Amino acid sequence: MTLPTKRIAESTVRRLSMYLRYLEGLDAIGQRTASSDELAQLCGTTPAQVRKDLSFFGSFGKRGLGYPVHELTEHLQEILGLRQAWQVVIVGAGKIGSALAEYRGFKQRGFQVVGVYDKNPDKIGRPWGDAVVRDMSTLPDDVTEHHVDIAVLAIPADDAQDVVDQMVAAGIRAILSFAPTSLHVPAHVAVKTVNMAMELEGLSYALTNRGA
Amino acid sequence: MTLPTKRIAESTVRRLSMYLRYLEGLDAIGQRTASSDELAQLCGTTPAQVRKDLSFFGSFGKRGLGYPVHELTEHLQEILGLRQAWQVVIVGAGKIGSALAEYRGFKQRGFQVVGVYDKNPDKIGRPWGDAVVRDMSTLPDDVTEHHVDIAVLAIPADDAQDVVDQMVAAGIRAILSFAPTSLHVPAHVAVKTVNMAMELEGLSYALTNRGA
DNA sequence: ATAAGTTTGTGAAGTATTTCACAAGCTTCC
DNA sequence: GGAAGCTTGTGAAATACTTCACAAACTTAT
Repeated sequence: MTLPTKRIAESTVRRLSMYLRYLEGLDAIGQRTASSDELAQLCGTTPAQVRKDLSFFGSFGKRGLGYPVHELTEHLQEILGLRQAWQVVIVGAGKIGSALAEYRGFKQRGFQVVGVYDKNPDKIGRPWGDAVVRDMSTLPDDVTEHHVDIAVLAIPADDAQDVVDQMVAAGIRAILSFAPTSLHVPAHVAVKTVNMAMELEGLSYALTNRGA
Repeated sequence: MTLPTKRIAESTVRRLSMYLRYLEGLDAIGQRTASSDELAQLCGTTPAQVRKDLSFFGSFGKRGLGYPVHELTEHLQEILGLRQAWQVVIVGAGKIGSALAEYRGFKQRGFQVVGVYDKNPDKIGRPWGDAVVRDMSTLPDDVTEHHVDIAVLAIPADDAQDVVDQMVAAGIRAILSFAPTSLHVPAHVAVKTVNMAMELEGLSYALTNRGA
C-alpha cells in the first residue's frame, strides 16, 4: 500500500467504505478473490471506478484474477484507519443517541463509546447501555483527559454550535453531527453532518421533478 | 420561477434545502432581505455558489439589495416540492424507526407518516406515536391503495432489498434507507441512503490522514 | 510452451461542478 | 438627478470527478 500523493475525493472514501463492507462479507463466506466487476455490481458502481479508487492507494489486484478478498479487506481497513481504536463520545441521550447506542457497527469497527452526555438532569446518572449518562458540563474536561477522538452529536440545532466550540477547544478532532445545522470548526477538525430533512427534501425534489 | 432546462446536481438540491432552512429562520425573526453573502456564511458555502444555485431556477434577487427572504422561502418550498403533502411509511419499528417517529421535521415539512410496519409479531399491534405498528405483510397492498410516495427503511441490511422489491412492485416512488447496503431499484424510483458506518469511516480516514 | 481468455492499472478524454470576475441593475446619499 | 456603493446574474475559466479504452500481466487449457 502506497500513500496517496494527492488529496482523495470524499466520494472515493465513501466507496472504499462500501467496498470494505462487501469484501468483509465475501471474506466471511470464504471467497478468495473478487474482480472489480463483481465489486462494482455489489456496490452499484462501475468496474473502472472500483479500479481507479483502489489504484490511488496501490496496486492490490492480480491481472487475470481480480483482487484477493482477505488481503484487500485488510488494506482497506488500514487505509480507512480502522485497525486502531477510536474513542467516541455520544452527546445527547435522546432517541437518536439511543438508536446510535444500539448500533453494533460501533464496536464492530473499532469505535469505542467511552461516554454519553446530556444536560437534562433527569437523564444524568441513568444507566445507558454499558455506560451511565454524564453531565454535559463535564464533557470538555473528559474530552481533553481521555483523548476523545470523535464526538457524535445528537442534540438540537440551536445548541450544536455552542457544544462544538467547547469540544473543539477541548481538543476534539472529528464530529459526526445529526443536528440539522451547519457547523463551523477550524480546519484541523473533521466534520460530517447527517441531515434527515435534507435527504427527505432531496426525495421530494426528485418526486416533483421526476418527469423533467 | 422558471423550470430548470438541464438536470440539477444533487449537491445543488442539498444546498437549496439548507438555504431554505436558514431562510425560514430569518423569515421568522422578520428579516426582509438576505444577500448571497449572508446565506453563504450561514450555510458554510460561497456567495457565488448561492447565486449560481438559485439562478438555475430563476432570478429571485434584486441587485444592490439581495434576496427577499419570505418570497425566496416560498420559491424554494415550491422548487423542492414541499408545498404539498407526501405520504410516508416507516418500515421497521426498532430504535432507528422510533427515533424517526419522534422527528418533528416530518410533519413540519409536509411529510405525513401514514403507517409504521414491522415483521416482529411482538411489535405488531402496539401503539407507536399516533399510529399502531402494522404487519409488514400488509405493506405492499397499503402502498398501492394509499398511494404512498416515500418509504423510510429502518430494517437490517439483509432484509432491505427484498422489502424494496416488494414496495417497488407496489408502486413506491422514493425510498430513504438507513440500511447499510446498496439498493437496486428501477430508474423511476428515487433512493437516498444514510449510512452511519460510511460517515464514521470517513471520519476515521480523515483522522488517519489529517496531516497528509 | 504456446495460445486463448481474463482482468488489472492508468493515461487520456469526457463530464460535471465550482469558482472567478465583471457588466448590469438597484438603492441610497447628497 | 447624478454619483457612489452594493449585490445580482452569468458566461468563461478552473478544478474535480468519472468513464473510456487499451497495453500489460496473469491464469488456464491444450
